[in-house]
Amino acid sequence: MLDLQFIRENPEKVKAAVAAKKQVVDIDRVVSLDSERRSLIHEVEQLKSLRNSTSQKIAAMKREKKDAGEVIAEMKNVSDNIKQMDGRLKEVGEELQTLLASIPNTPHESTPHGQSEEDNVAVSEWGEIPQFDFEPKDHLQLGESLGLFDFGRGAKISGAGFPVYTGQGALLERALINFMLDTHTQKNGYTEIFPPFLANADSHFGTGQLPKSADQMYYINEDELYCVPTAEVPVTNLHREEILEEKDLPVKYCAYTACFRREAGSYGKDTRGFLRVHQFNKVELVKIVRPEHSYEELELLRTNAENILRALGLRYRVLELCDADLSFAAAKCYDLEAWAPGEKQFLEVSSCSNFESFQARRMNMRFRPGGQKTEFVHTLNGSGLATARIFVAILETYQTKEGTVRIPEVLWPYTHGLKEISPS
RNA sequence: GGAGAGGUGCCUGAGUGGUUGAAAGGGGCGGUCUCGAAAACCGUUGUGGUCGCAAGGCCACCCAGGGUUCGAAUCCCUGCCUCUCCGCCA
Repeated sequence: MLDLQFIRENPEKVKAAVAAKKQVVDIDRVVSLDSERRSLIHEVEQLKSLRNSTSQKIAAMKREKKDAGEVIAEMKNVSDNIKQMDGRLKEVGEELQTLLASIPNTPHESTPHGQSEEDNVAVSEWGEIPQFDFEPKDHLQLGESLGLFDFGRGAKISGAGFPVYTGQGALLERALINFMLDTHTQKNGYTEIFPPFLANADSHFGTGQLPKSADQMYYINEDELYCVPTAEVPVTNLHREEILEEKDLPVKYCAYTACFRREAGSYGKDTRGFLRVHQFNKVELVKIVRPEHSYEELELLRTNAENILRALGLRYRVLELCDADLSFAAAKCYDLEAWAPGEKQFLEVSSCSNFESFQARRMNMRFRPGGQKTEFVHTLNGSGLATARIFVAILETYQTKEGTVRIPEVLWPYTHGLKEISPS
């Protein structure tokens, strides 16, 4: 959500920002609704003021046993008018809110301008390109021969895109999750959260998934709950409608959740194996910070995520998303992409974003700088990391000529000393 | 799932439909006293909208949304949440 006053004073800037994100919102309509709303408020509040003062007179007359019948009849008219105007005001307010909620966040000035994901800017690259003296297999071939997962049975149980991890595959997945959580809590100062995996509409509105991405989420009609597409939703909403203590900032949380995505409309694109599935695991980092620190916090967040890739010894690159590829709620975003030698492509394993006050406004999350007037906080989040694709990168990077997979050393404490996965 | 009780300010807790934005106590903040502290005493202490250069005015908010009424924290309806009991259950 953008600040209405900012829109009122800078309609052209907002229009440019909306266009840069390839979205369409009628900003002129927002401005005119805003002005209509304010004049209605002015009018109806004058009537309410009259009603309040007259009500007191009526009370006084009754106390003095005078007849107030005439005044009451008059006030009945005033009240009817108020009711009518309140109705109109509500309509205008709702249309304004709906439009306001559909305006994407404004890209930060440092965000590169572009037309599509083609224009994302490569920031850095880390790690050696893995070399093989044999033709590397892809993760599906490896996983199948090693018995690490079972897509066929997953499809039987749930449907396509619901993988089942089996045996050492399940162990490796769990090891990854635990390694990441431990790293972020023990070394990077994040507090672990284990949130609900189902969240309500208000929560999804708060972080910006609703209303725009409703068709991308699993929805449970009977209980009006959505399966979370990312831990960002429940974790950021921990402090929805709250005024945070200044001394508690920055708030740093990490959380594991399964993530559920319908991926409607994306059939045929990156659908092989784990590349795009309906349910995957992710450890998410969430920060709630003072506005003036959010961009340095973004760099720190990105470093925290990058260090997981480094510890795992995976080659990766960092992209700075251009405005056209930026998500609805983000002002700036880095993507981390791990190299998958079998797939011969980079896989997005993390998105680190600064939402500035966009989410905070939607969920009314504030703090009180210097004990003075409340101010919206800035929120950030980043995957640290998404395991499904990391799993792919590990299998493909650490495969051997013999068809086994070496496990990165940092995971050994989590695999009960298992250092290599071989056919069982 | 069934039966009951309840949701008031930072907290506890009053509140007969008509100067109640809300008693009282606690807490916080400021001050007096003190070498300092405690105690005591005095003062102060919500959020948002709207108009205004400002001072300030006005409006709204006692879980949320509707309704009744000239007037609602107070009456009615719906929803949400909390607690107690029963049932079911990992």
